[in-house]
Amino acid sequence: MSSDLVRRPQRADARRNFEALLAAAREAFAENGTEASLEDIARRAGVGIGTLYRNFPTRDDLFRSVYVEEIDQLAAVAVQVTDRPPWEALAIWLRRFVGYAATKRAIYEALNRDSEMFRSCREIMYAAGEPLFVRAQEAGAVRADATFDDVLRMVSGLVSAGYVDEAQRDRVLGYALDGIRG
Amino acid sequence: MSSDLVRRPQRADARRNFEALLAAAREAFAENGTEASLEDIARRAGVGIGTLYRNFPTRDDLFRSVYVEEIDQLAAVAVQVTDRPPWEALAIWLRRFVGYAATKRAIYEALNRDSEMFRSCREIMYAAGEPLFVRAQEAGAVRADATFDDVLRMVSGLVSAGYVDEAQRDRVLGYALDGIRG
DNA sequence: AGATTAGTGGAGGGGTGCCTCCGGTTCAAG
DNA sequence: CTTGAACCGGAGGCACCCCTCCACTAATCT
Repeated sequence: MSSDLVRRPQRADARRNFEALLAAAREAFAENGTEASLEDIARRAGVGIGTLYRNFPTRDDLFRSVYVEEIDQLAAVAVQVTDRPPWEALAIWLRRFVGYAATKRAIYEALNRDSEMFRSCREIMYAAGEPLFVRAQEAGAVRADATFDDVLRMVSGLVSAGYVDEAQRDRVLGYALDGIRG
Repeated sequence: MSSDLVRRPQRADARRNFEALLAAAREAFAENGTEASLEDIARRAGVGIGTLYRNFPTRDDLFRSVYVEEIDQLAAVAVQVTDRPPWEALAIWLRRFVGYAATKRAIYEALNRDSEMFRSCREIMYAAGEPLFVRAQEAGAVRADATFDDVLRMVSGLVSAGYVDEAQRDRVLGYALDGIRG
């Protein structure tokens, strides 16, 4: 499991700071996307900027630590739904995909930017979702001319748009999903 | 026509600079969204930052001058398609809407932010597109549970996502439009 | 050509962010 | 309790951006 990659420091105080930074970063990234100010993150965590840099030498290190977990959970969901009917399984996963996008902006950027970390996140997502998609498509539940990449980009675009309220977002997502049914 | 609101300076050199700034801004906004650096725009235009500020006291003034025209054209298209069948008219307009989003990021932001200018752009778009939508819906070509706002947000989200190529964007837009058919 | 002003541009003050470096602090092992 | 290693925090150098202000330049008028 990729979360193993998130190494925690040894000393008690160091560990505390590490966790605080992680929490602060989660917040900041959700609010401002990948571009959130590192100094702001350090401030939120009540920690010096130096401490941030020691734990996470690059912005990517920090981002990765924050999101690897959520992406992993997305992969876990994919496994859990395999016993559902093909279309339902895919729909559940896609809606979950949207749900995790409290990290919205970040995941949206992840699909489109190019970097070591983004690539690996993308790979995990694809590995998790594509089988569901293929199964649904083979069962005739998804139109034959669509690709998984199409669908993921479509959904990620929808997610990162702004809506009046949650209900509207759900409604719109519903239209789009109807559009890819076979 | 709102373009009348864009007053031009009188002196020949001033006029030249004004146009250069407009062109530079169009470029910069398309590349970096509404947040493009004003100093960069002045540089691109080969003009001092002071000149930029005299012509466009606020970022909004500049943005408005750049985009009002495109939005107006969108309104014009809405008029031109009124003699087509309801669904076709709407689809053409929506695809045109996407096309103008060379200004993508900007229009996307326009739907979601709040400011004097954004509001007025939004109003013009709604005034142009909503009648088409209502007509299509009354003709039964669009599902009854969708609103024009839903559709516009859906499309704008799709537009601002990243795609491998134009073909993919068109394909995805096609799925989404299928999803709102009645 | 000379006067008149509209128009110019960039220096400068204030702000924020990135990242490095290192003197000082604190944990925890003995 | 002592002490060395681990860890801390923020000052400081650099870069970029915003916006104002005003001495200067040159287009236009006569």
